Amino acid sequence: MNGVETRVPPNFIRTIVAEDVKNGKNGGKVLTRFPPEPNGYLHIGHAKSICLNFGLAAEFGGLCNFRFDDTNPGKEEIEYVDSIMNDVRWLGFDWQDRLYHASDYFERLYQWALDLIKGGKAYVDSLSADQIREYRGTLTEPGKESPFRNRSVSENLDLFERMRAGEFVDGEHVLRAKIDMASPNLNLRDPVMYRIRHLPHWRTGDKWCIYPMYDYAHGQSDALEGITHSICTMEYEDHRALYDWYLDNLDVPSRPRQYEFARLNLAYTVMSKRKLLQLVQEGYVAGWDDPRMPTLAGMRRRGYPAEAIRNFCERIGVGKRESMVDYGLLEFSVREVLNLKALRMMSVLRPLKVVIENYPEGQVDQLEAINNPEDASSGVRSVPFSRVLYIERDDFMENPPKQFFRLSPGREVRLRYAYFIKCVDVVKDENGEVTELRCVYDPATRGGDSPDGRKVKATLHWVSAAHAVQAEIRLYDTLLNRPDVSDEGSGATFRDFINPRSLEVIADAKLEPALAGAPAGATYQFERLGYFCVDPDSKPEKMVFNRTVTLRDTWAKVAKANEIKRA
RNA sequence: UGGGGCGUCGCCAAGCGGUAAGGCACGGGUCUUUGGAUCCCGCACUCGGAGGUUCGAAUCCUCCCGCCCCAGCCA
Repeated sequence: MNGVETRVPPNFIRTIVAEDVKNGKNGGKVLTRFPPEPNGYLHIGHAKSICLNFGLAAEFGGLCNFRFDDTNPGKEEIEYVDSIMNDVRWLGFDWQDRLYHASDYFERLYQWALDLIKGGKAYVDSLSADQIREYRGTLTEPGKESPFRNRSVSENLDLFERMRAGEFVDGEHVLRAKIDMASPNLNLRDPVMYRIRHLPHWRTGDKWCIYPMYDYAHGQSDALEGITHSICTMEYEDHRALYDWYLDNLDVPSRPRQYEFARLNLAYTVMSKRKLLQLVQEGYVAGWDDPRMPTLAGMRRRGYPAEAIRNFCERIGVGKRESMVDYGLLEFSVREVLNLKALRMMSVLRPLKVVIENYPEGQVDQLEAINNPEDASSGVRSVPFSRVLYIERDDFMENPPKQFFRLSPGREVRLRYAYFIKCVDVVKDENGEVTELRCVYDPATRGGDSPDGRKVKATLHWVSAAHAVQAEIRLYDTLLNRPDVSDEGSGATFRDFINPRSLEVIADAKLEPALAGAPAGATYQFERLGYFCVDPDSKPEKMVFNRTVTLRDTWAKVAKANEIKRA
């Protein structure tokens, strides 16, 4: 175990935890938690938090709890509960038997509220929501105290008990902490602890009609579980004083500390649950698991391996500054793991018919192809070759520019694992569109090498027409057409920047026969094109693939540069 | 303009008084039956700016500039 460094890059939170462990704080123990509210699907930003919390625990011999922060029944749904647990497991983390809920603590929280009331540190306020807002003051002016602020302990106790008993309608009263209406930190201007909500809760049913606010529930939940490091995002920084106030004024069993880090922003997409919900509800995408979504469900369906997402989260680091991460880094992480694991196959997305004139009609050759050059243990397969084939339309140009190495009239190229072929004629339709290529092959080059040492500059993928499997292929582009949509401004919303071409469907691609019947989720590299996976919509009689990510394409760069030069 | 944060390469990000890690991207080369992968090489005399302290400053001090968050009975 020496020398082989667990390559976790340093970050300020890790430094704090390491220091605490070294100093024997919390008995040298580390207990973190991942506390989602079940009000939407998890996205790649949550993955950053999950990796941080579970990763820290693992690194320092501690544990990470899973806790649903279910304090607001109006927004929470079972569908989200299920998807969240499923996604965390898929990402590769295990909370064993440590599944908790803020709602597990409702009774305890209620008793603590009673303690605060008895200590004169909380009161029932009967101002309306609007009035409370007015009384709160502004960023630059102090607030005013509510006329109900000095109710007696017994009156507060009576009112609060009746709030719980259901004697009041929603909004009639709230319980507030009595702190400081003039605090420069607005969170301390008598924050609401409980509100009345006559709504069934997915776990507690009709038992409660008052629900604790996040601020009142979170720290105590942490304390109850013995959390040592409570890690959240930067927008909670101003809440830390309140987090501490509750813990300091209540008889809690442990003393957790809150630390904040910057949330992830990824270029060309959005991360807020509100916006993701809009994309789903307004039909811009097919659902939370649409492969274009930055949700874990979407990325999984897209074919992104969990390992790639974990690696990505490690690469981006953890800091306090607001940042915008290149989408390219995620794609790099995806290719990196797929390159090692994905079996190679040949598929033609945009078929161009090729007839090998000197290849006997009806003859079929079985050629040996390597399944994965990165992994010798994955072996070989055979691929049928015959007189009529398909190649990629992009692999032929009648009048090729200098740097184009692929097929063109009179030029010889290699068909991967098969033969050298030379284009001898081009067949066009009445519109001048190329419909077919007539070629000849060199039987001596079987397998792809010429015994006379002849070289070709390009190797093309191909599929035998008679053996091809038809498939629908879904190609994806970025959800948004600009990297950063946060500055919406001047009346625009992120909807105005939704990429109308984020999905392209190819109805009749031609796949090599080995792909027939591949199960949903199976991932392949289609040689020279990219990584593709079988979509859950796929059926044996009508296969559907998603393009996970393209291969790095230096030719595309050259072609684009030429285009710019020409324009 | 009250309070809380943050400013190091195109994008992330180490660094914490001893003379700018790393990754992605990018450029060049090697190799190649994927214009993939691999492997080499290059890529911040400078850390938002200006002063100051010091033998020595991205790191300490002062002032200035810029960006983000907070006025839910959301989390």
